Amino acid sequence: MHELRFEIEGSEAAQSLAPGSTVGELAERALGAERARPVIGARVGDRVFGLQEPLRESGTVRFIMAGTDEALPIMRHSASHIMATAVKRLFPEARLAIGPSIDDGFYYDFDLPRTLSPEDLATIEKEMATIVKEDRPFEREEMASAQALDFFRERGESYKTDLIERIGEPSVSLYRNGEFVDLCRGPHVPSAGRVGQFRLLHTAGAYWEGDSRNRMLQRIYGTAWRTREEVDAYLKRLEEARQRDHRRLGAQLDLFSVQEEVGGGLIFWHPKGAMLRHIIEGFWKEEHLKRGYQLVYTPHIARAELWHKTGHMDFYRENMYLLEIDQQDYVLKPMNCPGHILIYKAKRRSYRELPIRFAELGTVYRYEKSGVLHGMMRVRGFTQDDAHIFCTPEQIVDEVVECVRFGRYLAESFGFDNLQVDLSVRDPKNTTKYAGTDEEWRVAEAALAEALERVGLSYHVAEGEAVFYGPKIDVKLMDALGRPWQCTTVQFDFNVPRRLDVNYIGPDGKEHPTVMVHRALLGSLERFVGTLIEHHAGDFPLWIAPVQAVVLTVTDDNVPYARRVIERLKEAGVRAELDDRGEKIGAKIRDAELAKIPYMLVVGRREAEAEKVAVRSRRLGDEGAIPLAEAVDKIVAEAKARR
RNA sequence: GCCCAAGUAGCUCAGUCGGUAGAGCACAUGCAUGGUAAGCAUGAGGUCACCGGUUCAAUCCCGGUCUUGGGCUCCA
Repeated sequence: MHELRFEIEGSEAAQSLAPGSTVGELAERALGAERARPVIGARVGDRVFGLQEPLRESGTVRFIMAGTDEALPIMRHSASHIMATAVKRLFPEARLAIGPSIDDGFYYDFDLPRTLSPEDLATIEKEMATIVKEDRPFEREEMASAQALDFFRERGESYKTDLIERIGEPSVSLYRNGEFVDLCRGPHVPSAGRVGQFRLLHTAGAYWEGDSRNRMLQRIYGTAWRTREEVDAYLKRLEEARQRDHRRLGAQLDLFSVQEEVGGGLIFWHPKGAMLRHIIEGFWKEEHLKRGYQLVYTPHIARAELWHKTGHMDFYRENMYLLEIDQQDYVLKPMNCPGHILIYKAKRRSYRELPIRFAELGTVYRYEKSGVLHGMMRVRGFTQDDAHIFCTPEQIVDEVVECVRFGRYLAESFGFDNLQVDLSVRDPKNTTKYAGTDEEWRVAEAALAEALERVGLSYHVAEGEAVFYGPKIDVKLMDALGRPWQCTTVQFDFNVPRRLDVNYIGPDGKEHPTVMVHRALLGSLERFVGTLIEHHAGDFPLWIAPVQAVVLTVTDDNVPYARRVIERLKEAGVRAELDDRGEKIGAKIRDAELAKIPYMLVVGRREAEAEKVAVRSRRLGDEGAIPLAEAVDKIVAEAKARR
């Protein structure tokens, strides 16, 4: 048998080893026993191996050293095994499901005879510390699947036997640490003492295989890092994220509320939140008109017949609010597309008119299960910044390119420059569950990919993530806790235009099917504003701040002058408020800081006499007194620059 | 919808091992006119989520319901 050959990154000498040698052996050979000690695993090609794993193919090797970022997922995965070991010691009847590493930590799902309390977490954590101290090695073992099935069946681990059957390989790997054995692909740290520092966070319910028809398991979440300091820093980050949670800031800054007696998922926009929305909507409309969109409005309810035609009554019924009026069924609209199509179809359309771009800030209602509602991010009534572009097949790519550019421009205007872009395409293995022909899908998917290339955005192809009626581009923004929320979506729809018979008259005088691109750039105003609140931690850029400046009087004597200052600001289009309460200046400043108002203009006797204001900005603090006219110009200029 | 946890003043929270409750902030009134992150005093404000049960007595114990939060699934 041939020896395997390994190029080692950062080293001249290549190594030859017999097939089946482990990464650990390779490390010792390449680096010597001493320098190999901090090695935790290795990356060979695009796969990560643990030290215990045998190598079967030649390749270029990069060793993963303890203390590097690459070592973290391995440590976290081992931490989940150690947690499972502890749970098994405390609850021998526990059955194991799965326990992977995730961003920032790990979890493990258990089927337990009783529910876990927060005190149990402390006990489990203590037991984990003991296991770490025992510092026993993680040993890897390969077993024929048939034998592994017997092994786990004997132990009553029914989830593991399910997994082995689902994997369907002739053999599987097991990892052993002390008395604990688990079906596992690895990799793991060499021994339990090397998992680093961890902390169990909370428990949650989770269905086996994520399917609500299956049994509910108990999931324990934990976080794991290299050092105690990193764990503390992570916990602090969680706390900071909690502080900028849009629900908390929404109440603090008096932006919006959800009222129990009205129901969950329905947003009340308070004056300041409404101002924020008003500014966003104004900007949005202007930008759309600049780009050749036409604004439309469509009714909130429509006879159910329409929704039968579109297929929604069949495919979307459980998400729709149905009404009965005069013994006729009506639907509260869950989408704007049919309305826009009806406007399109109100007359014959010529190819000369295309593309037609209808845009609407359309409020829709969708029934969502109560458990998924979340502040403004996931609601039952929301306003989409919706548009439908009707065009010919030749125009698709240009239109999509413009949509993507436009979406990026809007996101950047509001201060988002880190976008996560997905191209969601059909599942190539199961093309039957999609509407439309193969040719349509090929053209549409290629058009979306080409558009992304042309715009120069890097993206991730998500196979099988397309909706049944067409492929789509999704752009996600992250919330305070790093959860992604879809905002921009650009999608093709093969279904509704065909069902509603949408067409145009071509140069040949014949009818041709019109292609429809559906897009929302901000997504929904609710979700977008929620994300915006968290992104800026409520500290909005001047141009969208609901209150841009507050005038603070030092004493009651300054009120008449302060009123004149306010007038001047308002004339210049600055959103300004007057704080003439009988409080000391320090208290007024504190309140304005807490309200996150960008500019505080302090007026006392000195300013009134010289027609000045003392500017204090949230960013820079006390900037000293300048002439009133100059201050107004400064604020206006900054707002105009959208900084 | 499902699993777990939590619901006490407008907000943030304490408390009662069963004898109908308290702080800070906010609010109101009065005093104070204070120059860059909290001036002082007084006052008002509660069906302790809701419905049952146990008990001489329930905010507290038990059961159910509703709501909220963390997850699972789904989506803008």
